[in-house]
Amino acid sequence: MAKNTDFRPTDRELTILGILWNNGPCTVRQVNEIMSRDEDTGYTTTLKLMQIMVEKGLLVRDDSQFKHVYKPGVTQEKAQKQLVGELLDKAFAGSAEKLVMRALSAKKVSSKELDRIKKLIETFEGE
Amino acid sequence: MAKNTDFRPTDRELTILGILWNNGPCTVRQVNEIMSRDEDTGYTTTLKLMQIMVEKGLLVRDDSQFKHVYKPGVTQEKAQKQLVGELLDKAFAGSAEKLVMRALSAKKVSSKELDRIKKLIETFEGE
DNA sequence: TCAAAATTACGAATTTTTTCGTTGACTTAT
DNA sequence: ATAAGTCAACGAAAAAATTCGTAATTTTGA
Repeated sequence: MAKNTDFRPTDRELTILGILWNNGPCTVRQVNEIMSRDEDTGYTTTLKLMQIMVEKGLLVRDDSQFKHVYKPGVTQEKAQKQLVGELLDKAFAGSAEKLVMRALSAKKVSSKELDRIKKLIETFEGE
Repeated sequence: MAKNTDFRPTDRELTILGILWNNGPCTVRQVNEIMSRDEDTGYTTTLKLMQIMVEKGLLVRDDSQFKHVYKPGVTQEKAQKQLVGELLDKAFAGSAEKLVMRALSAKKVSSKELDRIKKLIETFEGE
């Protein structure tokens, strides 16, 4: 019964999920176009990927129209939680501190955001 | 020539790398035993995985002794950087803030660590 | 209505990942 | 020295992920 908590998308699958989280429900063509910016991918390849993801429950399809519309089948929150947890274990030996450090150096973060993060930390400290 | 910067370990491969980062150089048996705590894996399966990882440059092997000893072929730092960057893009729409938030909720972090993270943030703010 | 265009369905092929059985080489203890 | 145990090499197979050609379906526009 580890089924419910298990979420192990492949690289490609996570890319597609990310596109849907960022852009809202999309057709295959839309996803394919966005994905092809980085890496050239044939239309039918993307289609097939998304069809399989539906089978796996990673996507939900609305096929009431000719152009089927796909949306995520897992919440971004759940996915984030799982993925961060795994990364934490495997690449950071469980140290959230190290992960935060890398996250902050990986990308320029505005001082407004930094402030919000500090506030967040303070709420954690208050426990 | 994206080869040099490319680091895309499979799930299994990252698990093995993590074991080596945490425990230092290991024999196949040692890795296999640690890995089998979570998921039963045959000895030769682990061996084969590690041999292939050597071919890919993910591991380095010292075969001067009968029991070959393996160590990581990529630094943990490089791997962390790459993996966090990718996760940031794909699952967090590039928002380091969100990622930090999830990291902090994913795991109990000591107040000592929280303090260090705050200090870290302050150094970022001073730029 | 009919042809062209866009889309989905299907299935096969390819590639990559994962698993493991078998063999032969080396080590250890007797 | 030899038997028992440990290990690496190898290859094959199974499983999973990825790619794409082709056919069928639906829509659109002339």
